[in-house]
Amino acid sequence: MPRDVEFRQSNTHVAREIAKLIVSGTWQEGSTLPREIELASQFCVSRTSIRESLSILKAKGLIAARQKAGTHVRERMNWNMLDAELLEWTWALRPTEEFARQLTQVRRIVEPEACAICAERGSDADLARIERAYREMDAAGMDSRAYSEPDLRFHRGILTATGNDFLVAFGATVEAALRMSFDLSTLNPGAPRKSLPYHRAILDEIWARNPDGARRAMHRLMDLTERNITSALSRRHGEALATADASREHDA
Amino acid sequence: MPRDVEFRQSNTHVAREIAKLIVSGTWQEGSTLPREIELASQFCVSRTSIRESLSILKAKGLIAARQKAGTHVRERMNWNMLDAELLEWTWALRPTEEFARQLTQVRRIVEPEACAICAERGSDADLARIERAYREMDAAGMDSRAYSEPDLRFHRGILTATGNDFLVAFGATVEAALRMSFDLSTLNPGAPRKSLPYHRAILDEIWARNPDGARRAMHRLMDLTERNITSALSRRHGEALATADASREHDA
DNA sequence: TTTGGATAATATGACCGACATAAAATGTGC
DNA sequence: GCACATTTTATGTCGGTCATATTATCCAAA
Repeated sequence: MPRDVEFRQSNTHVAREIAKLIVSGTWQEGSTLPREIELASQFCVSRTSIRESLSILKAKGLIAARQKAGTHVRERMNWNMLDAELLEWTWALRPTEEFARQLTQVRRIVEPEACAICAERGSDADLARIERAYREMDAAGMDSRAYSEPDLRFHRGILTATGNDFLVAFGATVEAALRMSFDLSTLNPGAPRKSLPYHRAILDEIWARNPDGARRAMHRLMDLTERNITSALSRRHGEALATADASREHDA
Repeated sequence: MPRDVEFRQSNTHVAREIAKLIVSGTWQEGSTLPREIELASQFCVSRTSIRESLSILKAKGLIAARQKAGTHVRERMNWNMLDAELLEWTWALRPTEEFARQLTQVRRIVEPEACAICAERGSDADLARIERAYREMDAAGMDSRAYSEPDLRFHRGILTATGNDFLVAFGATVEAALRMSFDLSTLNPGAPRKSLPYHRAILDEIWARNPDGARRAMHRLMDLTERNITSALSRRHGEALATADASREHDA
């Protein structure tokens, strides 16, 4: 049940709050949401704002509305899990091992192939951009915050270099994965930095225009990432993160 | 410039119309949209409806708004091209060869791997569901409309069987690809049906719980799909489709 | 009792006008 | 020419009204 704290915020936040109730399972698949007028009073905003919030969630496939019948939660199958915000909301609310496993699995499928395409067809300008990101990662030292930002640009650079808009869109998923890694790095400081030589290897293979080598190099990085994540998750059983997140939520 | 025909329709249609102006490049990346009040008069709807439409496009990453500064088109890099509706809009408005090429490329990356995972970890119930879809494809005969619907369920079934929510979400992309194939099948009737034995081969490998074989079988289907699409596109240079779409648009 | 059709109730969909807010544009004093 | 106050303006939020579709109800005829 949503706490009716003061929500004098933009409807984006309202959408986020409602999304969290759905993602967390408080409002299950197939169930009907409270009426718009009730949501408005619960979240202390006008019905107009609620409607804009709901239209955001509709756009992401979370809910559907029919006149008179009401608004209901769609089945997970229709949720656009590859959406940037939905990814963020899901991990922020439920940093589960299952989520981490699936995210790593899909990265392992996409990124090595993207890397091979990048090596084959990426322009020199694309590669120079990736190289630049690598150098900033190197310069970041042990500060995992400063490290993760160029890290994302490194991976996005590869996706962009493929020239495939769908692979570019996959950058949102990679971003979620790196945010996840960053959150977990508090449990294992310095772990991110260990990925640097793996990135160097990828870069070398790309510069060498060697698709197979690039694919393998990216695959090795994915292996490392998976090991880091599973070890971090097993260290603290995930519950610690959930409470940390809850307290972070509290001060909003 | 948007024709101010009567748009007394749901704001979903307004969102679609605006999205098409963006996707088509009429409103380019970085450019500022007309003010909400002007959009309202152009599309003959209230500002409220325009705002709901814009919030849909915001949710899909197409636009962003800042108070006073206005609403602007975000760079393509931020568009969520893996979104079901955006995929539909893009192909409906610009059925380009480039779109087809990229879509096929990303399918080739994801689906064979998903197929391997399905063979390894899919439940018998999952496989039975895929088998059922196959039989309906078989029963559809030469009717490509009746064929394409279970075809989609076949591919979605494989993605679902992986148990990976992100791969399930990729079903939207597969759906767009199959709709594309269906549209192109008017240029080459009977072509879809040729894929049936390839689907049979995939099914056999999955039942045999043979991941490598399943991966290869799906890869062969992707090869066939790519050949079909490129031949259909080279037959009529794509312009024919654009006009067909324009006329289909006209009677709305 | 059941069934079929008219009727009422109701939740989403659309619209309007007004005000709040933030940031860009402008003006003013130095 | 520059820093600061003021105005302007486009989005953000609000409350209310009416429209529309669909469910739910009720009544009458078979």
